[in-house]
Amino acid sequence: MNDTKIKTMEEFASVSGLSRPTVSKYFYDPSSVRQSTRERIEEALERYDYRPNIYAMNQNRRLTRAVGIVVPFLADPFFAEIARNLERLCVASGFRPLLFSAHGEPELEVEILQSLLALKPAGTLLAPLGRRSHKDAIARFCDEVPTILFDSNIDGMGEAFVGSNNAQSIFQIVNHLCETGAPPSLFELKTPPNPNANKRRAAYISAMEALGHTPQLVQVDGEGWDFESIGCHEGMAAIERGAFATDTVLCSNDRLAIGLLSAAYKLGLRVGRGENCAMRIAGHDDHPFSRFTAPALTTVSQDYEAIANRSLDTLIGLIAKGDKPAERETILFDGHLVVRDSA
Amino acid sequence: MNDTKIKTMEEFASVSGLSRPTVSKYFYDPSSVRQSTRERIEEALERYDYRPNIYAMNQNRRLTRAVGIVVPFLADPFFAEIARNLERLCVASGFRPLLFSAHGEPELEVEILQSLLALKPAGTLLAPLGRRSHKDAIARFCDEVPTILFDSNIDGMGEAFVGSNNAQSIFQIVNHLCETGAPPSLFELKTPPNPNANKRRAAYISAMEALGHTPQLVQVDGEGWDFESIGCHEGMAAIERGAFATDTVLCSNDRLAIGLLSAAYKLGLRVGRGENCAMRIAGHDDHPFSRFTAPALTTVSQDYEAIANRSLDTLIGLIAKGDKPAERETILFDGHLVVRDSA
DNA sequence: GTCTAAATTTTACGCGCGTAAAATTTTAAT
DNA sequence: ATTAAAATTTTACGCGCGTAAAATTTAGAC
Repeated sequence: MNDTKIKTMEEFASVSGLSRPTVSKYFYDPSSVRQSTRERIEEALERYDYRPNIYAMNQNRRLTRAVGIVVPFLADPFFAEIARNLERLCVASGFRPLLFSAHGEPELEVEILQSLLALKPAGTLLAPLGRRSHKDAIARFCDEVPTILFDSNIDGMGEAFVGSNNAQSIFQIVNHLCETGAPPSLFELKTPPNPNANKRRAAYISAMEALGHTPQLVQVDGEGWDFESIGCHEGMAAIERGAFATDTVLCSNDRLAIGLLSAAYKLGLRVGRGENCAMRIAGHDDHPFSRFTAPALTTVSQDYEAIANRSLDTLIGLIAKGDKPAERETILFDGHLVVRDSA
Repeated sequence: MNDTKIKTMEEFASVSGLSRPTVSKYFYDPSSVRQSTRERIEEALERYDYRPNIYAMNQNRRLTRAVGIVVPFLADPFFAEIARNLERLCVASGFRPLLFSAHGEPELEVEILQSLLALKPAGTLLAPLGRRSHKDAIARFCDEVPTILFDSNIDGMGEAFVGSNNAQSIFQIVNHLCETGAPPSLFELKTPPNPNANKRRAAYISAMEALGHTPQLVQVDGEGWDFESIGCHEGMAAIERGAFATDTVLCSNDRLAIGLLSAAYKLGLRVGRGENCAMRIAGHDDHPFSRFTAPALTTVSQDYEAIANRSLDTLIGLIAKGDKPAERETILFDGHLVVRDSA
């Protein structure tokens, strides 16, 4: 490899013996230039390892190949994992993913969308914060950029929503718990940040009623995304004051369940299905760490891969068509029961 | 707020009754324009909520205020947490953080550095993958952009390294374990991706020798970043074949420990310091989830905050001075023992 | 070999903004 | 009021690249 540094497309075109626009065409679509030209460019590429400046590219392109990915809280392994999947799929489809996390802060979410606008992404996959999101800012963004919402729905925003079928998944786990022991209480936050929690509560109530049981909600205080901590502290308090009607608790998500598991351990309560167990604890999501808790957490998996795949596919379809679809689609994937040792 | 959309600085300058360069000056430093001018701009800002295109800004600025943050694996809550801290600090210091994860893939790491180059960041905070990093690509990047390495050191690269004092922290935990029970074996990967593991092994060996014990290494196979899974499977096998010389195991990091904890539970071995416990397990890092394992994990904390603070401070100092420092600094922070229930 | 149509490349200008140097305005002192 | 110095604004050009329209080359038919 030659050591003279090529910094601009102009320079690169010059050492390739071509004009810059020809080289530009090549980078947008290598098959759009003559075969002999292509070979010359690729030969030069070997020698100089030049790469175009993507931000300058996006500046003036009709259709960029950048895709924004915005998640509410990246320190949550669930979102880290789904983001990783989305990034991988984007690259595989020839797009360039740009990942952002709102870190649980609505203002940062707005900030991110603003700066994303400057990048002129071909489209965006957005998992909004939820209840605390600045709806108008999101609406304005969706106006400018083809956007698919995932994980957390906000009515009417974006071209489509892809998420989990909470009604189905909650019924699965409630049914499992009822069949194998006492009917569960639902352990959740009083004011959950994420709208899925509300869907899950509703689903829990109707599942319990359908199965002939009385729903028991145990709602605790807590703000933010520190679910394990809330689950542990508030869960311990709830256990101690006898807030759970039976020995079985369904947590609104796995992170709360991990916290509750920790509380139960500290209280000397053995968790599991066995004879000598004092409690059964189940979660929802099949969080990456749930299989490594002690005992391993019984939960309902969200179909990460399907959600990631479908979100991106829908977005790519949208980008290809070029115009907004007639109506907003809502795509929900069923979860499936993951029976481990905790319930 | 007026509803006519202002998209460019030209338009915004026009509605403010000023020239674009004046507005440009304002956005770089609001105090650099006359007070009356500033008021006019800020008034117009209220009415139109225009925001400059950051990527176009970075295109031609001498000194941008963008700071790259590159971590090896964002789905690891340790890095997610440190990245979150760094982002927060950047914003507080008036910089704009740009976060990237290599997702454990050396090629992606190179890719990220390449595209970061296009952004012309004022500086970069880089936690490299380690052993599998493409050293030459990183060296080339550090040539162009003021870079601070953190977490994982690669000799001679970047202007400075900020990390943990593994020798000190490992001695702390080894000493604690020896004082309170049997001397520990070290549970680790045969070929760890991260150079810290090597430092920790060396530190373990000399700590054990200093305390008059014979080091016992239990090295297992496993590639990638799926530490809990490796810890669980390989840990179970190791326990079953009696690989651990005593009842006490020090894991090279908390994620391995979480896996080993899970293996012990599955084998029906009670973990902890009590009389009726079969094993003691300790980790290293004070991973965000370690306080919620059952039992809660005894570990040595890395000083996240100090590392984040110092990394950014050093970088900002570097940026302010404008030139490369005479010599590469290595800054190590002591860890401190976090005694919980597992050991 | 000539000519036309198709494919490809080049010319010329634009994207949204930064910045040096020139032009203007303001300030302060007389 | 006058004037020089200081502060501010404007002019003019550049950053790295995209893209329509014009110019050129190539392919195919005769």
